[in-house]
This record gives sequence, structure tokens and C-alpha cells, in this order.
Amino acid sequence: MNVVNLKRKRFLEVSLKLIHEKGFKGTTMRDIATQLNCDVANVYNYVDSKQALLEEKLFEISGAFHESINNILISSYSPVDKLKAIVSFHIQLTSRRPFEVALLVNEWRNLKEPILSKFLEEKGGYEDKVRSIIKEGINSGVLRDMDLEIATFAMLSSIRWLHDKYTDPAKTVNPIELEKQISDFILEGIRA
Amino acid sequence: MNVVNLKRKRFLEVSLKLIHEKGFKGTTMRDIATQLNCDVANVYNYVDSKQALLEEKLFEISGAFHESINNILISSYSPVDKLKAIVSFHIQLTSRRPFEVALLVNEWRNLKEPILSKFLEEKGGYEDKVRSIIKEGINSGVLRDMDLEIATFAMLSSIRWLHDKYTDPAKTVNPIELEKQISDFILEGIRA
DNA sequence: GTCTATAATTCGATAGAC
DNA sequence: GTCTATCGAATTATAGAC
Repeated sequence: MNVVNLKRKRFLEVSLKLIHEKGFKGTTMRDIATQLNCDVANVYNYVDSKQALLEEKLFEISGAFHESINNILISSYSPVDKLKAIVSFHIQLTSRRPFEVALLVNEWRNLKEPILSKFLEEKGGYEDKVRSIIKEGINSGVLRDMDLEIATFAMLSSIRWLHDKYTDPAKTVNPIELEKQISDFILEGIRA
Repeated sequence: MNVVNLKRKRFLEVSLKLIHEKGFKGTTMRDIATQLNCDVANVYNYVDSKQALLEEKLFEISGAFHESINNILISSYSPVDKLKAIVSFHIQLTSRRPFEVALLVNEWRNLKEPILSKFLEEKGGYEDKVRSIIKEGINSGVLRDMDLEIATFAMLSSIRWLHDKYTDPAKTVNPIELEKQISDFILEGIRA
């Protein structure tokens, strides 16, 4: 990797960390420049605009989630194993790219039309895919006959906040152990 | 209620709805004025500053959560019934004041020091109380012997996003049914 | 790539007349 | 309470010299 890309990589790291701390609107190009020890104008060497930065990183990490769930959907896994696999790659992506996942969860509201609509459509599509797996499980009897909508909602909520465990170095958890604990929570609950 | 308070009530409704849609930083005093069909200057009849609005509503709804969980803590309920009661009042507060709950979940990052630290301390205290109930349940054997930290985290995640179901009129769910579904999810999971 | 300087806009908040 | 007018500060982004 050449010097230019190393500098851009550092720019992205600093930007994502600042956005996580102060929010997208609360992070100024000056904040980023200060962290990079350079002037505001230099930031535009790495990105066309603040909005372009948001769109680039957000759809990049979003694409990684979609790619993973698509591979699971076309697999021959059982519904339960599909759900386990979803938990697994959520934790993997989140542990490896916590600040990008945090961006995806926290900052999509800052997208502007028509890109916002495009994102919401993709987001809905992702939820539809999870719903279809749970529906399959309920229909075949391996999952309880609970409200499909709430089951999907609860399942996704249980894994949507994992980035909190990885954006803070003090909280870091072993991904393998976390995967087992979260899968057990979703499948078996907490009652003994 | 006199005319002044009716107008302030409408101001608060409009403000909270706009903040939910566009975020705190993304909502301008001019946006609020436009929705109220008045000028920017009039907005300051109802609140001293934008920051004061955030602090007032955020600590108000936060206080409601703390009051509820404190009542549960000192009750003679079993650990499982305490957790059920937590789910219950989360859903009640969320269904009755969805935009205030959304503010609490989404916008606390916009608080400024030293108030931010005060909030984070209270937030940590709330999580500690939930953790203590789960610990009691694990120790007495009524809950599975899972990682205490992850159990607390997963439990809270499962109820933290309920406001999504009530800020959108199209999604509204029967609170009583939702309460049973969420409690079952947390206690028993989704496996048949 | 880096800097200085600045354009163009937007925002929170206030003053003061009615 | 409502309005007009405006201040002062902050922000994104660009122009142009080095």
C-alpha cells in the first residue's frame, strides 16, 4: 500500500472514530483535520465532501451485511442454523469493523434523498430476509409459534447493539464466546 | 390547562417529532417554527435554548424509567417477575411517550458536559440495577448460568428499540400482546 | 500535499417595535 | 405573543500560492 492510501486509511479511521463519539452532524471537517494534525483544506484530499464520506462508508459496510445474508439464504442450512450463522457473521463484522457498524446503525438518518430512500429499501430487504428464515422455522415447527413480526424485531434488536462492545476497548469480548452466548439467548432465552 | 400551556404542549410535540425524524442537530429552530406556523423568535417563548429543550425532556423521561425500576427493585417480586415487570413498564412508557423514549435512546450524545457525565452515570446505574436482578436469578438457579454481562446487555437490547413500533403509526402494536411476546422471547427464546 | 484566505450559507439567539 | 431585522459565530467547501 502506497503512502497516499496509508494516509487515506488513517483519515478514514480518524473520521469514523470521531463520528462515533460526536455524531455525524456533530463532527466537523475541522475536528477531523485537528486529529490529523493538518488544516481543514487537506481533508478534501481524501474525500469530495462530508456527505460523500458518509455514503461511501455506510453503503460499503451495508453491502458486507447483505452479501453475508445472501450466502446464508441460498445455503442448505436449517432455519436454526441459518439464524446461528446470522449471529455469527454479525459478530464477526462488528468485531472487525466496529466503527463502520456503528456508523450503519447510528447515522443512516443523515443520508439525504434520494439516497436515503435507497438505503431504507435495502434495510427493509434485509429485515425481510431474516423474517423469511424465521417464518420457515415457525412453519416447520422448530421455532415457537410466536408473532412473526415481533420475533424478527426482537432477534435483530439482540444483535444490532453489539458494536457497543467493540467500539470501547475496555469492553472487548471474545467473539467466539459472545457468539455462543447470543445464539443461546435468542434460541433458548434466559430462563433455566 | 390554559392557552399558554396548550401552546407549549404543541411546541413540545412538534419539536420531539421533528427531532425524531431529523435528529437533534439536524433539527433547527427554524424547522420547529415552520411547523408551528410562526417565526423563529416565537420559539423562544417556550424554551430558553435548544440545548435546554433537550436536557429538560431527556431527563424527564429518564426519570420516569428510574422511578419505575426503583419501585420494582424494592418489591417482593421474584427475579423473573421483576424482569417481566421491567418489560411491562418499558412497553407502557414507550407506547405512551414514544417520541420522548426515542429522544432518550437516540439523542443523549448531544448533551454537553458536565450534564453528559451526569446522564451517563444515571444510565450506568440503571444497567446496574437490571444486572443485579439477573444476577439474583442466576444465583438462585431460576435463570441459566450465562455470562452476566451479556445477559444484561441482551435483555436491555431486546426492549431498547421498542419505540420504533410506536413512533410510526403504521406499526402500532397492542401493548398487552407485545408485553407477552417480548417477555416470552427474553425468558424462553424462539426455539420450540 | 500543505498552507492561507475567504466565499457562501446556515444557525442559535437577541433587540425592539407593535 | 407576534413580528422584522439582524448580530455573531460556526460550517462546508473552494481558490490559489508555495
